[in-house]
Amino acid sequence: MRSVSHHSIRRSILDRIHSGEWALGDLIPSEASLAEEYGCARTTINRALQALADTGLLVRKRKGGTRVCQMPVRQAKFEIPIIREQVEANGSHYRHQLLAKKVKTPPAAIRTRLSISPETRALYLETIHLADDRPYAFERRWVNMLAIPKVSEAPLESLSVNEWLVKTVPFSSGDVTFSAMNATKKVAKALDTKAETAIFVIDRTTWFQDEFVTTMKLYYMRGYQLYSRL
Amino acid sequence: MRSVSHHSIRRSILDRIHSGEWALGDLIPSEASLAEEYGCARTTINRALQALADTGLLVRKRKGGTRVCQMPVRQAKFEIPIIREQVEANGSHYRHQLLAKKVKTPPAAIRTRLSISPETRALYLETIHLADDRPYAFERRWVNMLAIPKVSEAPLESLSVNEWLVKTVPFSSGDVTFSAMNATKKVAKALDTKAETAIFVIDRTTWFQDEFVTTMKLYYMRGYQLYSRL
DNA sequence: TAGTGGTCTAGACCACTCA
DNA sequence: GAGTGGTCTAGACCACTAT
Repeated sequence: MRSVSHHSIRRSILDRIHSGEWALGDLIPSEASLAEEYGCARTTINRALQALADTGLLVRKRKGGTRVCQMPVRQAKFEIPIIREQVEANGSHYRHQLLAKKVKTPPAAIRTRLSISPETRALYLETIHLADDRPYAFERRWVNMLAIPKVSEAPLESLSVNEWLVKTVPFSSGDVTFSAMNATKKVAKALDTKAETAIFVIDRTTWFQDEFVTTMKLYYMRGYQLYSRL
Repeated sequence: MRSVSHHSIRRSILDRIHSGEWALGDLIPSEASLAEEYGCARTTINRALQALADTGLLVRKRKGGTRVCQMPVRQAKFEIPIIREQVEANGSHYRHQLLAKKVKTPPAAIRTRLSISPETRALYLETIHLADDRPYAFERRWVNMLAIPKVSEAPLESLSVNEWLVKTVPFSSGDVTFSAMNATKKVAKALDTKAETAIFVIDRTTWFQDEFVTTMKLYYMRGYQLYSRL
């Protein structure tokens, strides 16, 4: 390891902010000055500062220089779990069961969300994910058959829809929403719990090349937690 | 803009994965080959590939080369909200009220979590955050007075504890947990809702230079959602 | 207009790890 | 041992923007 790596510089800059040498909102020296101070190339300083800017700690502007962020917004990176791996990571046996599979016209709310026309039909799926044969998560999903025509022939009994989709349309964009809800009777029954139990819900919509692929809601068993380090 | 920037290469590589040229788990060409193919320096290729590896799309190993990730784990970056900003972003008026402020010995669960000794006392705070004078979130917090001695003199009536802490110990590490729970009577009362209502909970513990600073639970009003793009 | 960050290059050496 | 990614350098030009 060289004595001046972009890692060590990153740490050093962090320390200098921690120590109060540069306070919130302060302008810190230019890349050129820092390069001279640390005795390294500007490129190396640039890399360290960019990394810190990525985490939201620094704000950088051409000509304006680099400032310590006034109100550092804390960011957390979560891994959207793949249920099978999550279950197996806990040493449990994973299994899932397809509860429903129908082609029908989605309700208006779903249609709006997916920007599909009123007469378009979509595939509706309900799946229960089991850990050691006990309910782990209940999944309700709509799949756009126009975008993914092959889905109706997929072996959904052996492979979960999610895994099939990951393998088939692996790279896509989308959004996620986390929320809490009281279990409806249907969800409670699927998860083998009482109605009104607080359920952690992940709502996820996926797009591929500007075309809607799928939207789903995952209702997790009671007590589920999503964890991340800051 | 140069014709070959690391951005354009990043996009190009993405496209080639999308198109199926490189499938899940495939080895992609080495940096040197790609540099030749794109007619740019290896550094530029490196930058593009590192960015893709950061998002979890590629897996890179020295000598092993670069592969398309077998099971791309979706990552979502969330901004841990600052309540005041969140409320004001919705065009509402923010206000908060300190409901309790006591120095006492934390329960065992909290002590364990914070690795403090059984006889150590800590500051306990309860705050209600209001949007247009209606409950938005209820906060219960423990603050380590040894780490942050000045907290007992802080003007907590005018500034929320959170804001005071951000200004005072701005940069720290920590962890976050999201979960759902049925409102206890106390929480329900604070949020002016019925007991058993499903509540979205953010549990957050903060450290500064290996010393525990604070741990808190935020109970959000009914219907709260946390959103992120993938 | 001048100063700052953004980026590319060409070359180099190193660290890791697969065979 | 050899091939791959990880990183640093020195220099260059450019894009943006505060003044």
